[in-house]
Amino acid sequence: MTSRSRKPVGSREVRPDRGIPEATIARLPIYLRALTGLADRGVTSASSEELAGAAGVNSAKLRKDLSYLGTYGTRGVGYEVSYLRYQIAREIGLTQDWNVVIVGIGNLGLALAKYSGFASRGFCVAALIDTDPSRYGEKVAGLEITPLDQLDRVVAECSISIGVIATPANNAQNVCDRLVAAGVSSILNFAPIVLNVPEGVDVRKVDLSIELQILAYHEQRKANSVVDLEAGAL
Amino acid sequence: MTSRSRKPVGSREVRPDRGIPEATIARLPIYLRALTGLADRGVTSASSEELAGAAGVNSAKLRKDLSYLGTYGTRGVGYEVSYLRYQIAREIGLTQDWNVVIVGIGNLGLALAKYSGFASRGFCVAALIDTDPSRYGEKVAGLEITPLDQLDRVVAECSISIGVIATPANNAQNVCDRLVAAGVSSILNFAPIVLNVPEGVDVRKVDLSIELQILAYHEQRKANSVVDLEAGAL
DNA sequence: ACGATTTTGTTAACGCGTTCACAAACTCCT
DNA sequence: AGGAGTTTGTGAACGCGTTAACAAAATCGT
Repeated sequence: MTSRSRKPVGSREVRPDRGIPEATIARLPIYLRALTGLADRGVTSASSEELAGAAGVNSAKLRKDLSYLGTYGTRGVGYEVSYLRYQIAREIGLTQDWNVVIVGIGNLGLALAKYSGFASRGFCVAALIDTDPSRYGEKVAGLEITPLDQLDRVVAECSISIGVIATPANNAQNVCDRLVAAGVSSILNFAPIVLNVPEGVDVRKVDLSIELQILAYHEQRKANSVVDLEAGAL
Repeated sequence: MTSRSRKPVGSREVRPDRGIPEATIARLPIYLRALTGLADRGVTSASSEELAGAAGVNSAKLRKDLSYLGTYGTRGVGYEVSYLRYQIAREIGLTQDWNVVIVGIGNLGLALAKYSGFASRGFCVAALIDTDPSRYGEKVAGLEITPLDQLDRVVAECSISIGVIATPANNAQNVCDRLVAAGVSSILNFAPIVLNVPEGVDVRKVDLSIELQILAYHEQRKANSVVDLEAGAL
């Protein structure tokens, strides 16, 4: 809680920056997407109820989330779509573009490299790294596949702060260490392994098998409860 | 807690099934992975501390999580790796295999279809669906790409209960409705959109852009705090 | 046999996130 | 101008999940 004041655009004091709950942060991108969708359909204003509907949350939660950022709505009216969208984008840090390096150009890395959804949201895939010498120089989505040795150089040259690990599990920790050593401080990990990183480095993981397993658990429970019902009906 | 003594294999009463917290469910697959890793390294027994380390959580949480399943440890000793692994697998529902259909064979769908990590965890990609007629019949990972029209038939024939949506956002809700109509009751959604589903259908979402945006937020904050420190040093 | 040591299972405290409910603030209509 | 109607922002209650702490239960050594 630095008591410093900040003046981003039109003199807002006490900077509501600090202390936004993690759960709220995780929802801001969803609100952003919902707002973009509304803007694309020509909607210029929306109530918390409408926005919440589009984002798949309840309106109280949405209002509370937004209240952490500041008071961007108007009572009795709602939120101006484009204004709120800008404020959320600014809060997340999307007023600048972020350069990303993808390490591991297998099936998944390839798909990520080709995915167009990143660019439209302010993320630019700036480099592709692999360890297989037979693939050095190969061009994917306009970028050359580069050896892992050159990670330091590439990260520095392209000002990369976000790394994506799409290698098999057995390489992931090594690649992670290299990324951290090169100065990357945010990592998105697709390898099914728990990464050890030093203080100050953020890791988010995406594990497809885990998601399927969670679904399987619920699926099994649904199946069991049907069995129970039938048994009970006897 | 229940003063019952232990009967590891036959005759389980009062079924400890109900009421496992969602947060715990989401960690069971991680424990499972950690146990598999230990087993592969020849470890036969592990304490909650060791297991927790391998899973990246603290030991109190691990013990509490496991206590929801039953009492599978031995005080003063720890957990038997293979026994606990089986119990967790059973709880999640991995004693059977699950058939999965992937809808949308673009970059991502292709990568998922080829990904070998599913099979090893009890998930079998049984069908590939796309809407592009020019791709019907194309073989990917030993499976033919099938038209969306045939979803009902395929789901029924292959006993598919889990669907993966890897289409662009604009098709996703339509595909989702079709999946539900065909009898699929668990969906893993990669499309950047909030899906509407009826009661009883579970949806989990994976949104790569959202993950990157969350990282960007923290990255921005780290950068800002550096700036603040420097400013404060003046 | 029994005390020392280890480690689980569980209870209680704590903290975070969600939801409710309502006053404050805005618009619109007469 | 002022009352009726909306909708936000938020304080307070609630519930869930995490963590700490410890008694119960096992092993080991003597």
